[in-house]
Amino acid sequence: MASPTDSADRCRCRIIHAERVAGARRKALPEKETAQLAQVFKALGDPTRLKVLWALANDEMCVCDLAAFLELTESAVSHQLRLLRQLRLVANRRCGPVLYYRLDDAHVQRLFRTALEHIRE
Amino acid sequence: MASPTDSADRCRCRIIHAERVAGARRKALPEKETAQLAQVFKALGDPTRLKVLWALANDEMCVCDLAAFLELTESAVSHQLRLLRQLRLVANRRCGPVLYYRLDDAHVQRLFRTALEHIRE
DNA sequence: GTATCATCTGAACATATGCTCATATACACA
DNA sequence: TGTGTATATGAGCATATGTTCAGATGATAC
Repeated sequence: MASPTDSADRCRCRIIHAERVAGARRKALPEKETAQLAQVFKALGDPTRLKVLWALANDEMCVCDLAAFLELTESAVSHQLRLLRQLRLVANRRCGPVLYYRLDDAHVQRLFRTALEHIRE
Repeated sequence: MASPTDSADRCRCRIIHAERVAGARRKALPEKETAQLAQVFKALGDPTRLKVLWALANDEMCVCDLAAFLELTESAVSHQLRLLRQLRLVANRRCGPVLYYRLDDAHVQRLFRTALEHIRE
């Protein structure tokens, strides 16, 4: 099998439509933003994290609340919250020994609305 | 270790904040919609598929164009396009032996805009 | 200081995912 | 019909991911 980058062995379509490919390259997102975007969507692409964010869109919750709600260990929830924190999807406030988590901004809710429109129509 | 659902062995927070958990359960998305939502976001959460969708947001492209653009085999691209098709994120039109893919609706672009706002701010 | 609570972290494991290879299908034209 | 092109599909494999377990960290009350 030829290498994917070896244009000589590709289908004729490649040559005919080379301009289309060049256009896509010109307008492509920078690699870094592509990776960041993928990270955000991937974070939303897991049912557990999705439920966490959906719950936090309604009310702030602490780790053990979320664990009870999700019927998961607090450890599992904590791992997921770290990921969501790193992507600035959630933030927390400390109240004594308890950390209350909330959505960090309104973007998550907007993403939910748009994606729900898509699957419902 | 206690079962995650065994409330008696959970932290006191669980008892104090039981109302919060009950509220989250009441307002939770149906399981089916949660799964569909996660599938859509997961589809967007891979750099390859993200690049495909970003490219198609600009112009329709055939499989071999996308393979050349991504420097991947046509087989790999075809596998990903099938997933995107099943989620109605892309659609295609046939022109002789060539299938031209495009975005199926405007939701993907709106999701991109919102997520870009998030990572850029 | 010690004890306790809530949360966090790292390692390990089972499962899921994306790619490649080989093969099959669908279409166009002779 | 037969040949060539473009795309699709299924199996296999290496890597990534989500959860659990065990233990560590940080804050609070005594």
